Amino acid sequence: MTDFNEKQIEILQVAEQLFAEKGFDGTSVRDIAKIANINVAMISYYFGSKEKLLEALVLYRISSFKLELENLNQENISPIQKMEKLIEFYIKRINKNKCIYQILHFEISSKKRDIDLATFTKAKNENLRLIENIVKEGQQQGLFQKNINVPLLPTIIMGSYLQFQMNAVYYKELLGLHSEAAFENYVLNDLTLHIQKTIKALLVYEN
Amino acid sequence: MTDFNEKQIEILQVAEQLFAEKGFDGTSVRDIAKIANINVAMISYYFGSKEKLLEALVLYRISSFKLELENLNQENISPIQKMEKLIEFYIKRINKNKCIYQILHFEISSKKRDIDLATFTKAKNENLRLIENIVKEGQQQGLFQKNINVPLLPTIIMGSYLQFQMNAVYYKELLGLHSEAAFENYVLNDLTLHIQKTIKALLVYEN
Amino acid sequence: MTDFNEKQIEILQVAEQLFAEKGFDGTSVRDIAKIANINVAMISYYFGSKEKLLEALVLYRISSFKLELENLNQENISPIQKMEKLIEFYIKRINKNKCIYQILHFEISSKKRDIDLATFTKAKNENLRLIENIVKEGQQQGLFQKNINVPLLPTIIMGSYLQFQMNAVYYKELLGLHSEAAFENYVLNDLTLHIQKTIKALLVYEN
Amino acid sequence: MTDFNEKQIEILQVAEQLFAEKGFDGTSVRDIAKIANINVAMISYYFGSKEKLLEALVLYRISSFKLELENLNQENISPIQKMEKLIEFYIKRINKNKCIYQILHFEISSKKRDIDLATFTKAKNENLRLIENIVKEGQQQGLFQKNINVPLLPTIIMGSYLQFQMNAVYYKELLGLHSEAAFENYVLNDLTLHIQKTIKALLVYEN
DNA sequence: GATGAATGAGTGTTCATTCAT
DNA sequence: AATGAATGAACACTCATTCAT
Repeated sequence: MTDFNEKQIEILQVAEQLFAEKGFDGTSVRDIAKIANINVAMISYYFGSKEKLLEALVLYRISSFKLELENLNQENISPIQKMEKLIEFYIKRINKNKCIYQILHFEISSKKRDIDLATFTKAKNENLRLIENIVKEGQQQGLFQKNINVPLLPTIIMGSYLQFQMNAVYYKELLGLHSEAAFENYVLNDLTLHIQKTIKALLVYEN
Repeated sequence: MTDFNEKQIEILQVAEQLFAEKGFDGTSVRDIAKIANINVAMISYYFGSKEKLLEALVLYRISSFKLELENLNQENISPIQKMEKLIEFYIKRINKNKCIYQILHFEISSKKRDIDLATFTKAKNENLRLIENIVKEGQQQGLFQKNINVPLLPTIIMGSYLQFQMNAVYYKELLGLHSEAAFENYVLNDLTLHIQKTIKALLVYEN
Repeated sequence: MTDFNEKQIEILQVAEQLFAEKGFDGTSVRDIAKIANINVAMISYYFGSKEKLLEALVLYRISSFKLELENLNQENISPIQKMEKLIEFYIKRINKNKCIYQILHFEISSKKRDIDLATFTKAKNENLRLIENIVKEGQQQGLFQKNINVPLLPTIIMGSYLQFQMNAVYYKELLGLHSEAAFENYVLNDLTLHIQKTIKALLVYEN
Repeated sequence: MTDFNEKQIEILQVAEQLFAEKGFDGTSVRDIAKIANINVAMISYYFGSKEKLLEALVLYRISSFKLELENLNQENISPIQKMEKLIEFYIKRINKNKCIYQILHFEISSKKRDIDLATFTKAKNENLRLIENIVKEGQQQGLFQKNINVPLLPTIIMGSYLQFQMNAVYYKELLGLHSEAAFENYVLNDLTLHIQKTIKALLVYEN
C-alpha cells in the first residue's frame, strides 16, 4: 500500500518540508521539483496531482504512527511513571515528525481539504485508549482523581507542544534560546518536563 | 490609525473568515471580492495589496487586544480565583476572535511572511506579566509552588484551546457535539474548566 | 483655441516631461496627477482623456512653432550667413522644446496614434520654404550648387540633433561631457557648429 | 548563446515588429501571443518575462551587428570611395534591421529601461573607429580637412536616416512616394546619395 | 466646477496539469 | 518509464475612466 520507490520518497520528503514551511498553497510543484531535482511533470506522473501528493505524504507518514508503547501497560511501573514515559515518548515522536504534524495541524482544519484521515484518527484513538488505561489504573490504585476529562489530556500535551513550536521565534527570544540546538534541547527537556508535571498535577491534585 | 470605513470593514471581515478557513495563500482576492460583493480592484484600492490587507486585518483586530484585566490585580480575591478569572476571560476573548488567532497562528510560523507583530508580541508580553504577578502573589501567600515555569503557562492555555479548535471535527465526533452551539458551549464550559483545573493543579500541587 | 487655465497648463507641463521621459504608454495618468498635485479625475475632466491630453499638449506647444525668422530674408546678409543663422535658431528652439519634439518624434511614427498634426506639418513646410528661399538666393548668387536636395536639408539638421539627444548617455561618455551643463553647452556650440559646417559644405562644395 | 528554437524566433520576430510599431509599453504580451499564434504563457515560459524578451530580441539582433567591412581598409580605393561604400553599406544594414534600430532608438533613451547595451555600444565604437581610420587616411593624403569632428559623423548618417524613417508619412506625401517600394527605393538611392554627398562635402570642403 | 469613490477591462506572470514522444 | 514542451486558467494588480455629489 505504501510502497514508494526511491524517487517518490525523495519527492515526499521535499514536499513535507516545504509544506510545513510555507503551507500547501504556498508551495508550488515547481518549488518541490526544483529542490527534489526532478521534472515538474513527475509529481503528476507519480502521484496524480498536487493534492494526491499531500494525501500520499499523509499516508506515508501516518502509516508509522502506531505507538510502540503497546507493552507500556505490561511494564511493572507506577501509572505516574507510565504517564511520564508516555508523554516523553509522545513528544519525542511528534518532535521527530514535526513537519507532518504541522501540515496536518493546518490542512486538517482547512474545511475545503478532504483528506482521508482515518488512519490518523485511528492513531489518535489508540493513543487516547492507552492514556485512558493508564488513568483507569491510577484511579483504581487511588493515585489519580476520579473526575478526569481524559479526552482533553492529549489536547494539553499536543497543544502545548505545537503552540511552542509555532511560536518558536517568540520563545527563542523570550527564553534566550539562540541556537537551533538550544531550542531542541529545551523542547526535549524543559518543555517535556513541564508538560509531564502539568499532567501529573492534574491527575493527582484534588481540585 | 485604525479608522476604516464601512466597506473596508466589510472587506476585512470577509477576508478574516476566508483567511481563517482556507489560509492566506488559499484565498484569492477574487474570492473575497465575490463574497464581499465588491469589485476586485477595491482591495488594492483600499488596502494597497493582498498582503497589506492581511496587515490591516491584523492591525484592526490586534489594536483591541489590550487585556481589560488590568484591575484584576487590585481585586480582593485569592490568586487562585484571579487565575481562574484570567483563564476564563482569556479563552472567551480568543474564542470571540478565533479567526484572527487562527490566521496569526499560521502566518506567524510561516517564515516568509514578515508581518509586523510588535503589537501582538507586546500583548503577549503584557499577558505574561499579568500571569507572573498572580503567580508571585500566590507564591508569597504560600499557595503556589516555588518552581513554576511561568512562560510556559500561556502556552498550555493557548495551545490547548487552539488544539481543540483546530481538531474541531475530531472532537465533535469524539464528544458527541453535533451542533455548533454544543461545541461552543463545550469550549466555554468544559474546556475552560479543564484548563483552569490543569493550571491550578500545576501551580498548587507539589511535584 | 489654446486658452488653457493655470491648472491645465501645469498638467500639460508635467505631462510633457513625463511623456518625454517614459513615453506616452509608459506614463500613467496617476503619475501625472501625483506630480502635478491634482486629482486623477482632473485629467479626464479637463482634457476628456489621456489621448486628448496628448493632443492638447501637441496643440499647446505647436501653436508657438511659427518661425520668428520671417524677416530673415529681408536681412542684408549673405545666404550663407542666413543659413547659419537659421540653423542656430532652429536648434536653439528645438533644444528649448526638446521634450515635445521627443514626444512627437515617437508618437508620430507610431502607427496607431492618429494625432492631428496639421499645424506641425504646416510649420515643417513653412520651415522648408524658408530654407528653399535661402538656397535659391544662394544659387542665384552663384554661391550654392545647383543640384541641392532641399527637402532633405531639414532632415539632416533635425536628424543629427535628435540622434545626439537620443543617445545622450553614449555621447556624454564618449565626449567626456560629465555635467548636464557641459552637454547643453556642447549641443549649442559644437554640435550646432558641426551641423552648420555640414550644411554649408553640402551647399557650396561641388560634388 | 543566441540559440533560439523555431518558435522562439517567431516570437522574437513578431515582438520586433510590434515593439517597433507600437513601442514596448504599447505592446502587450497578449498582442504578441495572438499574432505569433501561441499561448500567452509561452512568452514567460521561453523568455522569463516581457522585459527579458526585449533583451533577448536585442541580443538576437545585435549579435549580428559586426560590420563586415573589416577589409574595407585594405581595399585599394580612395578614402572618399571608402566613405561612400561605408555609408551605403551602413544604411543598407540599418534599413534591413530598421525595426530593432527603431526599438533601440527609443528604449535606449528611456531612462528607466536598463538594457545591457555593451554589444551595441561596442558595435558603435568599432564603427566609429572604422570611420576614424578612413578620415585619417584622407587627411594624410591631403584630401580631407584637418578639423573634422569625427564622433559626429555617424550622428549625421544615422540621424538623417532615422529622421527620414520616423517621418515616413510626411516624406511620402512631400516627395510623392506613394508605394512602399518607392519609399524603399528612395531611401536606398536618393537618401543614401544625399548623405554620401553631405559627408563628402563636409570632409573635403574648406570651411 | 471639482473630486473621492468606484469599476470593468486589461496588465504581466504563475499555476497545476497534460500530452506527444 | 519518464520528460520537455506546452497550455488554459487563474493569479494579484494597474489602468483610464465614470459618476454621484
